[in-house]
Amino acid sequence: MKITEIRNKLIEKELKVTPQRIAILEAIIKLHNHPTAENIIDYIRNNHPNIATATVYKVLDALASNELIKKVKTERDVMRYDAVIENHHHLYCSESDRIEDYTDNELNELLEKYFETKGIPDFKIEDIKLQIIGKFTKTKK
Amino acid sequence: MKITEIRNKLIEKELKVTPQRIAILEAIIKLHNHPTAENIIDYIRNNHPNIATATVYKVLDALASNELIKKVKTERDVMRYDAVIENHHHLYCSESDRIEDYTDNELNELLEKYFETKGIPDFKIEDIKLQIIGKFTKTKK
DNA sequence: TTTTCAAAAGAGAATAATTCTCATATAATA
DNA sequence: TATTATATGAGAATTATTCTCTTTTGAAAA
Ligand SMILES: [Mn+2]
Ligand SMILES: [Mn+2]
Ligand SMILES: [Zn+2]
Ligand SMILES: [Zn+2]
Repeated sequence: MKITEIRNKLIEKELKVTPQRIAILEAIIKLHNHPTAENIIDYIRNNHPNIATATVYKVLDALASNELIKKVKTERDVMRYDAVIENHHHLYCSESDRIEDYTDNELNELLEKYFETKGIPDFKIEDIKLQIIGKFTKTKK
Repeated sequence: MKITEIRNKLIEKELKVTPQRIAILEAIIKLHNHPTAENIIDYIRNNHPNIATATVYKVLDALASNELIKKVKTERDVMRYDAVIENHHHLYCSESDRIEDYTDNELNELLEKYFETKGIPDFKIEDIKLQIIGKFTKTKK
């Protein structure tokens, strides 16, 4: 992902292009696997030592509400962030903080079909996310 | 749910039976719909005005790690608690904090069958939870 | 029933993640 | 290049939760 691409993403969303926003979006993409705000700050401060914590949070919020990133909730008291914005699910390690993406269109269709037929009384579904909890049998590549 | 039943649940798990534990477990059951620690404290303090905040959190932890309640994660920075311990999913309102249970064994079987055949590379599934996000079309009864 | 004591509760301080406030800087536009 | 709305930086504030330490208590043992 080149910086020009990141820049364009921001422009498309009518967000002002700032070095901070570029750095943060770049960091989330590069770090992949759902960094915390702290991970992002640590990573960014190498090249960008003066960025303020509050700025990072504000940028993360702006990016998330403009659908350039997603927030990923965890069992613990830390938000994590995701550069993958297409519909996907998550694999959560039951013994560490590791979170990996799980994209599966066959599954999405299966669920869609299931709920189309079955429906949920008094509820209009907008989105379905799976939290798949378990153990990874290989360490991260 | 009578107090004797609650008492027995605690005894089964070899937890000391204390008025605080009884009150908290009773509160979660009565309040249903996933109260926060604060909701629980407010409710309990009517009959039990001196209970300490830290006690509530410690009891909630003890109950959760003994599988008498479940923790329910949310988008926001507050944990919520669930007296329903059987396997179930959650309906999350996209415009409020309302969370309702969704129990569906047909769905569980469908998913189990799906992943049994398909599998996820390098991952051993232990549990699957759905976060079903949308809008309730009726206000709470 | 009283004694004993590990475990639990209470009080309040501490922590951690996040949000807020407000002065200053800057990107986009004219 | 000047203008201005918006973003950033700095640090304080907030919020949910956890910790530390002292006192109390439930329940097993005597
Ligand atoms: Mn649940
Ligand atoms: Mn917090
Ligand atoms: Zn993801
Ligand atoms: Zn539930």
